[in-house]
Amino acid sequence: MSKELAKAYDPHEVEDRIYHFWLDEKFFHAQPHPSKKPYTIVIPPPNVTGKLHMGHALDETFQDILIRWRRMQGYCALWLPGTDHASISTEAKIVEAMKQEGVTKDEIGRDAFLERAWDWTREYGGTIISQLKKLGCSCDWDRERFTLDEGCSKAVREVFVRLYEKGLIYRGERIINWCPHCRTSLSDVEVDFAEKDGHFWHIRYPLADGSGEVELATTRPETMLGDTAVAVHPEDPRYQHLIGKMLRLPLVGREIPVVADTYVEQDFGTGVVKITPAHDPNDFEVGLRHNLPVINVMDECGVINENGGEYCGMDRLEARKKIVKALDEQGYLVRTEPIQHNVGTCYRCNTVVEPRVSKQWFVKMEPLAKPAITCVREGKTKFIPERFEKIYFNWMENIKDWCISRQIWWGHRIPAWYCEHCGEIVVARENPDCCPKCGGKHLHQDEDTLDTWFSSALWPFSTLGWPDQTQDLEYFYPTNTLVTAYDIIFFWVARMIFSGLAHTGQTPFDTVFIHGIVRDANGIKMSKSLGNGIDPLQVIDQYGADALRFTLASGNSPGNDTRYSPEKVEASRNFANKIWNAARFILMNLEGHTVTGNLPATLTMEDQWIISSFNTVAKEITENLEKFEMGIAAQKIYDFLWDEFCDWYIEVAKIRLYSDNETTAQHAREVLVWVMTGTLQLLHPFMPFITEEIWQSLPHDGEAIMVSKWPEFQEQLHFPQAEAQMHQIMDVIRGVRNRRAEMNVPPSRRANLFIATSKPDVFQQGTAMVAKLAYANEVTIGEQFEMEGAVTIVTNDAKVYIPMDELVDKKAELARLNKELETARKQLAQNEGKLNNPGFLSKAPAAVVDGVRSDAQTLRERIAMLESSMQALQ
RNA sequence: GGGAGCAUAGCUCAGCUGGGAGAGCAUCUGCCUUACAAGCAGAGGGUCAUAGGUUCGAGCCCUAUUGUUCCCACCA
Repeated sequence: MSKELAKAYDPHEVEDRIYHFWLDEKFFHAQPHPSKKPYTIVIPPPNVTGKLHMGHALDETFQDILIRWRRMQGYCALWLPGTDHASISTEAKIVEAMKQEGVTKDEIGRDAFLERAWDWTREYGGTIISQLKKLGCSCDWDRERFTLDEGCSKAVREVFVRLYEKGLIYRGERIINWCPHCRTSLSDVEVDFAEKDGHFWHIRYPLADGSGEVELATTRPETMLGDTAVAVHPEDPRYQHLIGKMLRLPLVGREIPVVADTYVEQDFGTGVVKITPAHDPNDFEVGLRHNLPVINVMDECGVINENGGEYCGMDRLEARKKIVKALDEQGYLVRTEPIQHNVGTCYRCNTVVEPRVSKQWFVKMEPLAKPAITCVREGKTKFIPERFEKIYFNWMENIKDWCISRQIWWGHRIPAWYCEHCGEIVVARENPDCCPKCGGKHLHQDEDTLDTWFSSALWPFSTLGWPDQTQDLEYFYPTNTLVTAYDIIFFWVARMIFSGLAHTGQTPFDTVFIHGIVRDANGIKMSKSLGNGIDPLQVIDQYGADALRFTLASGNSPGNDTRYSPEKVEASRNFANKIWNAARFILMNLEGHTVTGNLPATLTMEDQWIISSFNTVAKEITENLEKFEMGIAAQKIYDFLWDEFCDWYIEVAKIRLYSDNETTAQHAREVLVWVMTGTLQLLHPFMPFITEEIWQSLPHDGEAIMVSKWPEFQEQLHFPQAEAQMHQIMDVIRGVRNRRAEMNVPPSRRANLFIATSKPDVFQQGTAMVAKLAYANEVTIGEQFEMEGAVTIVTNDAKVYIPMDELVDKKAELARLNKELETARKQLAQNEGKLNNPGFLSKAPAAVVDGVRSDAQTLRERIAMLESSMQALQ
């Protein structure tokens, strides 16, 4: 980089080169190190065939910030990357692709299908990994894992067998959520509920003996084919006479009983409920209590089966129409009422799910949930923000058994075999070749695979070698921070916690950092179906990865959603450009000089001020990062770099750089390099590419900024006096600029300044600064001046005169001074009010009281100066 | 039905354990001042949703209300 380089920063050329440099130097690789403390993050594994979206970009940015920061702090920082096989959605994509070719799963069979799936994974997998690299993620790629790889599969099987042996995994006929499109069962968390328009069909069911009828209502009339009872509340006076009687099911003709169950709400509808144990979770429970038969009327595609009589072979919705029509024609339909109701849909394909009884594998949750609750209660795992713990507890405390079997092929096949001879179920770590009970040779493995989340639940330790006691596991586990959005607390975070506790005896991470989701400029959640998603790769291409990262990290607070807008990225891009130009300026001024980057022995007031200010910022940013306040940290470094360093210090440093005094010029160069270097370090976790690129061009020790030492607060670099003095001078400069702007004086028109102050020594040091930045010819410092017809500016510490007779409009000047005077008086009155308040004096902390007192004094002096100025004018 | 978040400048949002309201963008004015016009210097703009309360002191804590977003449960 040299001064010939473009005025504007161009990330294209820089980012790939820098990333390869880091890779080549193996800076991302973490090796257990006896003298270093580990800091570990495991990545929430994105879908292997997925593409990077803004949600990922946000999540990975936070993780990379934390990892890079801890690495610079000297931790052995491991960010463990990998991908998830995403059973349902990947399988759906492959099935869809096969459909284009006119082939179905069943036609090609399981083995051929899995071969295709692996080909698919090899072809489309890896895209997301290369996209993470584009974003600058400093993952240890040597440790990249996949939930279906050998190690993860071993862990999955070990966990399944262990839980089975403990009796925590069982197989049974239960009512589960079924997606007719994906043709698989779903767990409770995989069902999304959505308000949909529907109908409430009121139907008459006649008594079998012809002595009357009951009216009930349903939203799913087709399920009546599987009705095996009708229920009323046991205390409902309207229906006492019906309890125990038999009804004749319309269209079907089956006789079904009227049962009494407290599940029925008397006030809802007619107070009569049809009971379909095979297709409704509540009805299933009622059925169990009353020993009702379970008649399944739907197959895995949502088509009415042979139990549906004449409706057999019809799709559920088609059957619904026909049934309503038939009921109407036969006089059973009372009326049809339009309603809005919550309907469960598949979280992958949005198809309306059908509750359905089938044989599935379940994890018994209660014994696993207990320690997971305790763990968070005791603070062994903390959620940030804390309020998410409530959500977690609420779910864990009301947890139901977890349906883990899926009727799809892409995933970990359930390690259970059935003996065809004696019916024994064998659950084993190694594939058995004969039945341990009867010795029979004919075993067939369960056709189902496991819920994707079963393997991701093990991710924090399966990726480190578990169940083997590896050195990695020993060193890096438990991990430190888990970073994710609030929408997968149930799917993933909760399950990792109980799995970690159950299988490793330790919580998998000490902190769960929860962030929000990315919305579009209108506040709508970005989604594929809405098409309002913005491709992070396009943004990177247009503005650079640093700009995108900074955009996502700033203006964002823990747990809250964030809106994406191009304007924000532009602002970040401009910030990158600002840094680039500051660096360009410094480098230009280093040419022909040897600069060490160490602080000179003697520091001027402005040097002390910027160093001290940097020192404080470094401390604050470290504290912010410790509290996961990435947004605040980003804002602080932005303000420091732009407002303090560029707008003030660089401008002021020019005085020495362009002077004839080589010694002071050299001092300025050293301080510029020192502060710039430190600032780049603070910024590095947020904007890794540009900071590395500039750092490499500046005088530096070490190989790379990404492995340099994080700046720490140093007491000997704290100069409060210089900071205060500098602010006094800045006040004067701002005051003069302000007045000149109001009077439309162009910068080219220089004027003489007279500064009356009780602190002449301070302003003496600042004359050159005032002259340069307040466009003055000559600056004269004194205790007092007799000036007539001059513009006056009053600050807290000085009164400045600008003799510009011809520009002075006495009336306007008086009005302005009077306005300032009123403001000052108002403020003083407020302060004095406090100082006259005994409650304030006795209860407020001393520091606050002192502050108010000294403010009052400053205001009194300011008022005096303003009054004398007005008098002089009059 | 249960629970949570949010409500601050025209817009998007910060504001940590209570101690004189901030940023970016937008608007207006003036500047190509040899790092940067993706820039510089300045300006305007806020009853911090409403009503009470606690406190010497409330954007911040408490209560209620309104609006809004979301989560959980689920209405047959």
